[in-house]
Amino acid sequence: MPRRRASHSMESVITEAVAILDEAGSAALTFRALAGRLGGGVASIYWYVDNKEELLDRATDHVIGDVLGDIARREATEDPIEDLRTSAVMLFDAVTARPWLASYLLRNTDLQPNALRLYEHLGQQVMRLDLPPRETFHALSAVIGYVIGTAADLGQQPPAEVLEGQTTREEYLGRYAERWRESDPQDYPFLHYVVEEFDGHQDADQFSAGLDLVLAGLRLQADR
Amino acid sequence: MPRRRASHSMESVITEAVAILDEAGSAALTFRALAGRLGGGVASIYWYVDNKEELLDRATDHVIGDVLGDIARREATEDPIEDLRTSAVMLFDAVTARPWLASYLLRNTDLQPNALRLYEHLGQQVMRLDLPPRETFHALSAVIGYVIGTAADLGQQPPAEVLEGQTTREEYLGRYAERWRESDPQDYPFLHYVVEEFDGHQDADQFSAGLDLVLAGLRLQADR
DNA sequence: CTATCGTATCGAACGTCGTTCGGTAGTCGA
DNA sequence: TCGACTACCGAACGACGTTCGATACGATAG
Repeated sequence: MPRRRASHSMESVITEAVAILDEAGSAALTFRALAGRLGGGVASIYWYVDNKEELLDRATDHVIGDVLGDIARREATEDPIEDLRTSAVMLFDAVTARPWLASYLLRNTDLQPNALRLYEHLGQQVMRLDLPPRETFHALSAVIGYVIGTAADLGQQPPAEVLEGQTTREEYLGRYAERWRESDPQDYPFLHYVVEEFDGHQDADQFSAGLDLVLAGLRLQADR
Repeated sequence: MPRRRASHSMESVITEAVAILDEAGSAALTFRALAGRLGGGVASIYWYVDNKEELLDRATDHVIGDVLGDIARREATEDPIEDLRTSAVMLFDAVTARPWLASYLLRNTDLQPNALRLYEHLGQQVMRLDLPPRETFHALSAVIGYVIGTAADLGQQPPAEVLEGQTTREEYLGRYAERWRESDPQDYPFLHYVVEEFDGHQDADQFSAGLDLVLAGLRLQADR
């Protein structure tokens, strides 16, 4: 009795693609790996997606849909900036949990409707500040630029050793800090001034402090 | 008479790699293309770099060296934040002029000493605000996160049509704006509120306005 | 001038990737 | 029972990063 042909669906294709990205990072997502996971042939995937770019766009938008759901579910407070802050932190957390997200999220394409909805949602919170269109547009651009940019930066994959559990993040950071300490204090006064902060810092704290800076600037503008 | 063997150097390898990246984008930088340009064989390049990652790191650091030179050459004013602003704008301009820079700059590695020097240079300007180490560290992280993140976002390669000169950036932006206008104003009030600002906007203005927000927040903190 | 040796170069091959093509199994209405 | 349409897939293609062993070159020593 011959083996039955496999049967896929857009849903399963995207779900499994996301699973691979989450488990093994963006380099591991190949059509062959995905086909293997789906128990089918490589070419079958091309019935659902035109190319890898579209696969990544759909995978990205799929998880952004979830993030948007979480964000939108939260009730609004009376302070728009506080709401914006909450949303920004949630977005940041989602991106650092999935380092592969950042790079593809930067590509605003037609194939990412949920990204557009998220943009709209954040924009509505900025609108409540009653700034003119120009300032409103710029304010949201600044916040999103900061969030995505910082997440992309901080969310980079640490070297393989950390991933494989041979080294902790703290040791990795500590070795970097050590190199800072060994540099010439004459040439690198700043590195020495902040090295103790750098060593053992938490990415989330760093992000949060910077976000406060952006939002403080925004509040200043809104109150003017 | 047999053709002579080609003769390379680290300098020429990196210079030509940067030339390819500038002329045709990061997808065009292959070992074969680079070898062809150098008039030699593919394997020769491996005598200078261990792998493609190192090639990209060296290329990135090479141009960051130039950027750092330009930035450091400017004289300091009496206002640290104004100096920081000037440096940030110069860095932003450099990255948007070379969209491929952003992605590789995010990867803080040992092989990018100039990136570390740039970090130090910007840090020294923040130090002049006399904030404690923790706040100083966070402030620089925020500024850099914003600059690189926004540059990476805005500096994305537009679709092929624009690159090939078949469409102008304005038309491309306009078509996007058109889609915003066609969306339901009930569901997308924000898009409609800012669409006129979006249509025909200049990336540099958008960046500059957002940077002002961040720096206003920083100034607020410094004056406290 | 010749022999030697480390340096630098290169042709050819390997395995993997995204993508394409032609064909075929499965399903369903007529 | 029969086509026709949908969904699937094996096999191949060209391009990529990378490796290996061979070899040309330039400097040095005899």
